[in-house]
Amino acid sequence: MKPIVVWFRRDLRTHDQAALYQAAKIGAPVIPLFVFDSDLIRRLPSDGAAFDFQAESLRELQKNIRSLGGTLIVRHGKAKTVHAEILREMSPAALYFNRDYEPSARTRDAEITKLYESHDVEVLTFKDSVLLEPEEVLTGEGKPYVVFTPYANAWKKLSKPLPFGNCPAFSTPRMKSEAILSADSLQREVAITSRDVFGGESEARKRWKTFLKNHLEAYQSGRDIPAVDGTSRMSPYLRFGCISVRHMLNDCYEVFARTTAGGKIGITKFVDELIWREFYQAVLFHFPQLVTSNYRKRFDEMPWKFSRRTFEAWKHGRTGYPLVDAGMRQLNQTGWMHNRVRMVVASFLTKDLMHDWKLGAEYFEQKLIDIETASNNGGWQWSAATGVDPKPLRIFNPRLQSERFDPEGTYIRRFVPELAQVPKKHIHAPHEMPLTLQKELGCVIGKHYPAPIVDHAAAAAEYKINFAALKKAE
DNA sequence: TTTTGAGTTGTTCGA
DNA sequence: GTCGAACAACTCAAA
Repeated sequence: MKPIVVWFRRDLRTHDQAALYQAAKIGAPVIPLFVFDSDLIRRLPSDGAAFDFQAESLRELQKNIRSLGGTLIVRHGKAKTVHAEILREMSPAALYFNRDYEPSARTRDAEITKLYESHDVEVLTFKDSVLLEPEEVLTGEGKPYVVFTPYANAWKKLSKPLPFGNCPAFSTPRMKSEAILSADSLQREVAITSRDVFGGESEARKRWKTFLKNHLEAYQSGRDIPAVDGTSRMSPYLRFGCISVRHMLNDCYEVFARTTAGGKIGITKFVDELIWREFYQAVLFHFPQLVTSNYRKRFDEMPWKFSRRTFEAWKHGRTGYPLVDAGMRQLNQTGWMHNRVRMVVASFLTKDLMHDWKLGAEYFEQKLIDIETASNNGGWQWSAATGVDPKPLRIFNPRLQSERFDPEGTYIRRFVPELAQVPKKHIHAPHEMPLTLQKELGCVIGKHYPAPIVDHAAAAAEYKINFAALKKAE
């Protein structure tokens, strides 16, 4: 029997993996293929945490495929070149892969599909990374939703998670392949120093079980406090497909059926987050130009500022606003940032510093371990008010956010050690400490910790004026 | 076609 | 310090 090529991309698991399951079920030999795409290396830089996370996930995938009887084939190069080699060497019966809705991925997939079809090889694609695809959730008029709530309502009516279950065993034909997943070939110097989330299917399941047991039902209140481990931290696993979203939703519905009213609220809130993920994927699918442009055209005329000094201060957590600085340092050190703080730093960059959201989105692309273009873009456009949410002018007050969501300053002290000794009273605005206290604590503002680089009230007022001018210009 | 109700995550003010 | 109301705001989706 001719083999079936299963092309792995962002579905690095063997459990409940649509394309792999369907191929293995047939009983033909399977070539599980992963390509380190040289065109994508730029987008997933090899000195970033996401790249390491992917490598860890691949290592486990290799192990799990072996236990099913097969061998993971890993190759380097342009996707098209690698697939042309596979076609030549193995003359496969078919190519199977799971659909990816990101604009650049769709372009690539169309090209590869054409290549196989030009060799008369069948190409089958599957729904796998979402419960409902962009074209499955549309308004009464058949148009894409651009507001979350009606989208979520429609989604909830349509959705039914149906996992495939365990993958049947299969074999992989002998072929020449580079043995590249040896530990040392992936050992590199990385900037991220204290990552605490590691790739792979078993890690994903472990973390999910812990969240399910300890945090899901309290999600409503726990998720907003950055000092507390109340969020699921499943985003990188979803990004690389170390866990199936069908599987997660099934578990949620199961717990929902037997929990208290309060628990039900937490679960609903968490399921909403999974819907947000699919909403933003759908938005980007229908409006691919959003990767580089504003959804609200009005903002094309926004007089964004740029200052290297200011932007560097934001990037490295030296703005003089403790919660902003803590967030940016968490990102730089761990490759992850709490969602509440992502909103705070994004609002700060776009409203207080008046910098274009694209600069912030780009920096997140470099640093985040869970980087997902659709969610990142959606989040930044939401923060900048340029996106699909119709409510404009949501200016976060960084000090108020700090007082509200990190009242004791626990999170701030964890990531901004120079403020570790600052008492609760001053932790949200250390520049207001009397000079004698600053000296006593060894935390002199302007010396050990920066004074605020911008006045929030003045910046907010300026932003409002600019926004009003945009409206008038129309 | 027009109208109506509602919108992830806010902030400020004054009691 | 806490709380509710006012603020400012305009687009979208469905009736």
